[in-house]
Amino acid sequence: MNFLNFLNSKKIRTRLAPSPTGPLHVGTARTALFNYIFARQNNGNFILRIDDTDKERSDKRFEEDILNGLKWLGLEYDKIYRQSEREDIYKNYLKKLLDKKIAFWCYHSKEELAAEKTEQMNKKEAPRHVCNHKNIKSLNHKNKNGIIRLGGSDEKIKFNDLIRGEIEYDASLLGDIAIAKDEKTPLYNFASVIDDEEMKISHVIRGEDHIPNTPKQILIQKALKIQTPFYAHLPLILGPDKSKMSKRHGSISINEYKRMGYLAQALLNFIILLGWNPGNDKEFFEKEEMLELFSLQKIQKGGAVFNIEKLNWFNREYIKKMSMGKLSQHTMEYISSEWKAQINKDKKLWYKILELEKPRLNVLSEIKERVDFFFEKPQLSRSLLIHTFSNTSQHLDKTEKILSSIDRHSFGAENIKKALWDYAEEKGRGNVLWPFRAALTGKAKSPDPFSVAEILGKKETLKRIQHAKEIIT
RNA sequence: GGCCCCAUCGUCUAGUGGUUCAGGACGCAUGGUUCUCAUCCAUGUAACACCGGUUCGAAUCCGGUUGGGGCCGCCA
Repeated sequence: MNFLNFLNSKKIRTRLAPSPTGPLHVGTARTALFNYIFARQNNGNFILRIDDTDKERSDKRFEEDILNGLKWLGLEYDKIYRQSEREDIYKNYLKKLLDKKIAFWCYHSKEELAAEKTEQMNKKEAPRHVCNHKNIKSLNHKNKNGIIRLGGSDEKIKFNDLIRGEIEYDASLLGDIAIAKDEKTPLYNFASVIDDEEMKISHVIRGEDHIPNTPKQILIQKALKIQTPFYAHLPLILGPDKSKMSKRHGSISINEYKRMGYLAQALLNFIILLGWNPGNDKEFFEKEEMLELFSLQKIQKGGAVFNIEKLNWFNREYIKKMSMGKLSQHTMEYISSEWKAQINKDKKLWYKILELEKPRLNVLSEIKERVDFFFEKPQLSRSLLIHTFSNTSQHLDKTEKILSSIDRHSFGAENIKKALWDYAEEKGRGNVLWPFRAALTGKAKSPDPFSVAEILGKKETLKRIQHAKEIIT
């Protein structure tokens, strides 16, 4: 082995192996993140492998969803493979095993297998299939309905998990494991082992739910005489009831979060902290900092509950940190073309509005319902305008008079406030300011009336106050 | 049922035998800042599952109990 080969054999390669049977979910996204970071940190490669051996359930649309999601999150992979395009490779390995009689055809029906399992469980035994077809000589299996299994073993399988330490399984409890439906159709564990070998994967970083697959895969590796990679099994992301996060928790796809107006960086930041921390109080991480600080050793062993409140907090914080240019560009995606037309007439309008709304947004999509009153006449109601105060119409009258006296060109928030303040102090701030604000926005919650009035302009502000007066009388 | 994994505030977690009657963050509560909401600030709330051992000393090490989770497919 020359030096270059030696180096190459030590090269770090990780992979994400989603099956395109559903959209990209948070769990998969986090696995992707950890694999991505680990590879990048070590100058290695991050490979995307689409595990689409199940033709029935795989769907190109899901593959696209996964690709789009990863792209949005900024987790670029170095290479992509599809298992559906690698049948010949699996076939070769399978033939080798079959020829050596390490693997064999099993003709038991699903019903027989199910009955066997039930019986074993009733007898409090480990459910497994030890097949008595191992030595059947029939070569005409083509006209029978069989699958290919790997002859079992009774050794103890040990492996060293990078996160959990040594894990031991009794292989005899596994039985003869199914490795392929037929020569052309490998099953998950088999295809996975071969690809990890062929793609020279050095570290398999995946969810804890794969721990029970690991001894099976090691058995296959032994049969094939190929090397076992390093394994690191990540704790699961849990729903509020502490069970594995799934659709029933309302778990939505990454692209759905995108649509709702979560920021990729906020999501990544939240997700990386689910089961990992840098060992100190730091919570905000730019991507570069993630690459710098992440380590497998600091990964937690227990599962982590997905807490949407904290995600929202991260998102709020990242929105606050966002540049106005970016915020403007991203929020534009959520508003109607009529509004956009108005913004095009007055380029500064959207920036002014955003300046006010920036600290209020949880997710970008909220922008629409928050700022409608800048573009459309608000729906006013007596009860909203009057709130708990009396003399509302006099206050509105006076407010109107004071505002009228301000010059159109100096109709700015500061001036408006200055002009109105003494009166508001005298009558009670709330008494004067609440109806003023409600008249402009039609909302119980909104930014302050001075800033809103400035953006609306003198003419529109007075119009709305007049309208409010009509409604109370 | 079998096997495997796990166990600090409601949630995410710091903590690797003593400096911790356990620190941070989210959430929640209270108060403050020019009406409301949000921001911002201050304060508060709340946890080492249990029982044994080891040790001068245990959240930290060991054993057990309990609890939770994962897997047990001709899915991945």
